[in-house]
Amino acid sequence: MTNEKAFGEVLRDIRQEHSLSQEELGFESGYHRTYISLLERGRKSPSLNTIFQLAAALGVSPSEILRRTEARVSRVSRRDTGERRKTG
Amino acid sequence: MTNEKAFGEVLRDIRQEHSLSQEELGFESGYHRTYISLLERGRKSPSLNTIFQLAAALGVSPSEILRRTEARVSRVSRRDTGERRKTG
DNA sequence: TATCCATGAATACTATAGTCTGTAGATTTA
DNA sequence: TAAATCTACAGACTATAGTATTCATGGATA
Repeated sequence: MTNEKAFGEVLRDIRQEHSLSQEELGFESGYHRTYISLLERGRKSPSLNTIFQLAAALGVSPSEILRRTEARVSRVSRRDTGERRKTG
Repeated sequence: MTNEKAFGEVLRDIRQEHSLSQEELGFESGYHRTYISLLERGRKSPSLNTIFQLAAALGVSPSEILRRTEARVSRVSRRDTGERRKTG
């Protein structure tokens, strides 16, 4: 479980808790809907500013998002979670 | 007070609490010493991975760093804190 | 069918994160 | 003086964050 993957899952969870589509969250936070998709799939590592923007749009604190992210990372760490890259 | 500036101040505080130079923190975290300097001065917005790496090197949780960052942002927000650049 | 909505995903692009090198000032130590 | 350490800062560079477009798929609805 990479940090990005955990973050993405947390982001998706919170977004769905708020019944928002990726496009709606994108609009609220000021980011492109395809980028929200990339984040949720753990393909990008958001910057500090992006974390703050997303948190504000979702009505949660940035530290709370990271707290949930950390919890998810450690919960499944030291186990094969399919984390490795496609080949190399 | 921008997010980056608050983050930078927190980063510097924690680094100094641990009696580390920028170069030492750079070595421990795997980032360039000049980049640590840029972060502490609020000139760059670190990515999620960078926040995790720095936190690990400093022995604190990423969420704790953000918690302190949020506190600093809100404590001085809505006031002129001399945030502007030296001249322009 | 057909249309709408939500999402994944590929591609190509622009903006910025992060590297590397070097210069300079302040501080400490000899 | 000199040499070492720490940091700010500039410039040029490479890697990646984030944008924009497009197509494909699947679920819901008429």
